[in-house]
Amino acid sequence: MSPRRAKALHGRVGDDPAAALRAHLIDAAERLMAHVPFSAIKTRDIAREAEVSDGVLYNYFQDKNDLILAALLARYSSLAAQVEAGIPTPGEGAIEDNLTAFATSLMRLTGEIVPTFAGLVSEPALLHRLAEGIHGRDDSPAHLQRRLVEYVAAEQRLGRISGDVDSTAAVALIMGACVVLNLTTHFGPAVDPGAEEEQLRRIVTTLMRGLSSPAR
Amino acid sequence: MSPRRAKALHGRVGDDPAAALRAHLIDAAERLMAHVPFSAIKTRDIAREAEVSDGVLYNYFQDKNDLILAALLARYSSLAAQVEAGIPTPGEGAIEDNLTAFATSLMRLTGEIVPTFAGLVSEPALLHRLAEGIHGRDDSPAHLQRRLVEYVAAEQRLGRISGDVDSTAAVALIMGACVVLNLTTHFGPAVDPGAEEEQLRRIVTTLMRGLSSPAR
Amino acid sequence: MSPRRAKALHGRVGDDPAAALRAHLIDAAERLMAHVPFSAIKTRDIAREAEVSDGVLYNYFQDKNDLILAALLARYSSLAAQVEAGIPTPGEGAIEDNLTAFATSLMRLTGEIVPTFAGLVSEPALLHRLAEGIHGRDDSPAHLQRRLVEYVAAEQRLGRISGDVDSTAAVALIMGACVVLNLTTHFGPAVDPGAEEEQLRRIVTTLMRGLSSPAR
Amino acid sequence: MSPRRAKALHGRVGDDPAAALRAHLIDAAERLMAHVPFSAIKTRDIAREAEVSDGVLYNYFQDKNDLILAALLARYSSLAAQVEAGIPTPGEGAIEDNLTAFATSLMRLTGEIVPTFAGLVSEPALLHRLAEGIHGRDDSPAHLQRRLVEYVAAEQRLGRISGDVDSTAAVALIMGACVVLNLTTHFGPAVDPGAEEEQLRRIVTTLMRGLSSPAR
DNA sequence: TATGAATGAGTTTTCATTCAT
DNA sequence: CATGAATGAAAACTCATTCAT
Repeated sequence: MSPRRAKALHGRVGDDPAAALRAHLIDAAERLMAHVPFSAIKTRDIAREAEVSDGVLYNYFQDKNDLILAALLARYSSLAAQVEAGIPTPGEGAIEDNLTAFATSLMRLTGEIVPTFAGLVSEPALLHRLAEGIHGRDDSPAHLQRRLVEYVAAEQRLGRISGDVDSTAAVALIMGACVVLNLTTHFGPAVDPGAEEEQLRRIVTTLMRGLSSPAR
Repeated sequence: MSPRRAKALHGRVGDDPAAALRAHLIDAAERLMAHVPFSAIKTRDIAREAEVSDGVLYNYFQDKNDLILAALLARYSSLAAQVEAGIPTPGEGAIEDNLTAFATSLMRLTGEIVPTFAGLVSEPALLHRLAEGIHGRDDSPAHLQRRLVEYVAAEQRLGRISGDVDSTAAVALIMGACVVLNLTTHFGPAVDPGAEEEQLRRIVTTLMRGLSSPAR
Repeated sequence: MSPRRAKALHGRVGDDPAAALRAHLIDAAERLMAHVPFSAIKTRDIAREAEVSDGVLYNYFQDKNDLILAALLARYSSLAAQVEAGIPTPGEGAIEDNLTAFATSLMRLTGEIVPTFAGLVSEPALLHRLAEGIHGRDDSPAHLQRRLVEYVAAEQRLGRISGDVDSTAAVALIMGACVVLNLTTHFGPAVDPGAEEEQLRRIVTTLMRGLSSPAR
Repeated sequence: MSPRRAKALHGRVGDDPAAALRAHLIDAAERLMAHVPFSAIKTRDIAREAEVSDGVLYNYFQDKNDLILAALLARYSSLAAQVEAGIPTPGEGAIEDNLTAFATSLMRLTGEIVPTFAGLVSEPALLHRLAEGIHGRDDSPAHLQRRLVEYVAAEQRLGRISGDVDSTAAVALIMGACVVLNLTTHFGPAVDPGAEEEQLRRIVTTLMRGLSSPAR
């Protein structure tokens, strides 16, 4: 007489049914996060979304925050993978096109990242645990940044980007522009996506040329 | 003849005691915002901080959100003034020094802006009212951005920045770098302030030179 | 240096300024009662209506209930006077007309009495004090009833109403019909006033004739 | 498999435990209404009376008013059934006895109806919803009144009540007398029940005979 | 171990009453 | 005494967490 399995798993069986339900709950929470900031998600919402009873949560997680944290990590992983996928391959395509494409992808992601993680500022404990959870992984923000820095450095070695450039600084400039553009869009009136990409292209072009007067 | 005055004002006298307590409450809320994101602030916390009873709030504001909004606006004003003060004067000093100084000031402010306003993503109604309250003022974000764009354009007219440069894009790059550096700092381990300024200087230098290989 | 007089009295002077303000407050409360059930009247409403400050109330009354009670009594007096005015004069006019006119007047008053006094059921203490306050006065309900009984008895002595009739019972029948008709009106859909009077006339006629089959 | 059941149900089992607790809460509210007018009943009182925690209410009702409304309807049903049971059968017994018995029963009920429903005058929204809830049911006040009118009409057809009589008016007279007698009793000093019935008999007798002087 | 109803601490808001001026 | 702002005790409602079944 084995213990009952949650109906919601719909027969999905694995080596570890417990782990399966755990993952199922994380999935449900993650799905909700795409549309609602986590502070507005109720435990009951998660249970409903998972087609599971209110109480199960506490068989697999310490408390609500524990589940939220796991879902936040999962969401982070998914988004980080998409960011990583956007990193260009050195030597291929035009630099400006590469950076614009990357920036466009990053910008789209920012639109999902901000609503999902903004609420963390009101939960320092959760923020800390999330940071700890991400730290040292091969998709940590630091790691992603490093990957992009490597791309720039590689292009420098190929002579396609000036050797004088501080690659770390260059990366900060690119990423920052995306964030600011996104915030502007979020805060101000709606903008059509085409215009966004155009703006990004102009930003990248500006970055490529530099501000210095040639006459200097 | 006059009704009693709140003890918490400690005898501070003004022409309008009502306005004084109103301001006192906004101050208290603002003070709490520096440490706790507004969504975590309870009406009772504000009353305690203001050394005033639970009910006073409702003598001066429609409801909690009204007070929060007022405090948010006050906080915004104070921060916007500091941003504006950091905008350089065209023609004076070295461009790189000017931009680095501005970026440093902006970065410090971002550290206060983010925790204060991040919670707004989960309160669209409040965000909307705040945006309305700020819109059209002479310290709106759009206005500040325009002021900085004008600075860049003025330097272009003086020949100190290349005339080819898209000034709007340049501004986005500068502001974005601050935000990203700030987030990195916030999310990752603590960094000493000196290192921060150094990083900003390198970012500005990078922006000045541009990424393009001169040999291209 | 005599104590200040409330502005709201507008120079109305009497032998006893204190009594004047007391009466002024009662007036204000009474005015509000005409439109709002007393349980929904706030002390501040009364003060506003009286153009007087919130606190004065407590210089003339024990508490809110004390003032409400006084206003309730005043309102009762006013309504009782109107009821009394409707009592017919024996020997004049047709009996049916007299009773119909009285019933019509009483019914109109019921429309004011019910909203004003209904709330008393949730305040047994207040109800008790009101009853005590009215008891023994020459406009108590019992007294009014007696006055009407006397009218019926007088008509009996004049031979215009059957001597067999129990005058007390007759009065209960007349008054009751008004109340029921009023409740029906209150609870059900709106009825035009003309129809009301017509119904009252039919009720009175029925009462005059009696239900008994003449063949009895 | 099943969740726990409220202790307060004391093991009472039914097909639908949810419906059982819902009814249990309505019962508790109804019980309180017998002693306290609903506007003075707090959600906590109901929870205490039901031996249940503060929050359960919201598992079965939208809000407090929803529960109050359900209890009011339940109370109404119970009272209406008693009124209906008191309606005499045409042709049986003496008319006067029938009407006196009915009036006695109605009077006892009025003593419960008034305290329960009087508070509705200060809650028009609740009154409206209650009226809607009762409207069209086969125990609505209008229906009950019609039933009594039919009784009178039936007796008229049997020749036991004068054919000239307006049956609707007659019913208003009977019901009204009960209400007035009840109010008198409520407002004035306590009266012994025997005296009440005696008064009712005299009222009915008066109504039967009519007021008109036979000599007219 | 899943269920989902019960629990009850915590939050905003109202308003009679007090009291410094 | 009048003033009218300050006070703080309720009261309705939410929702993470528990626990009998």
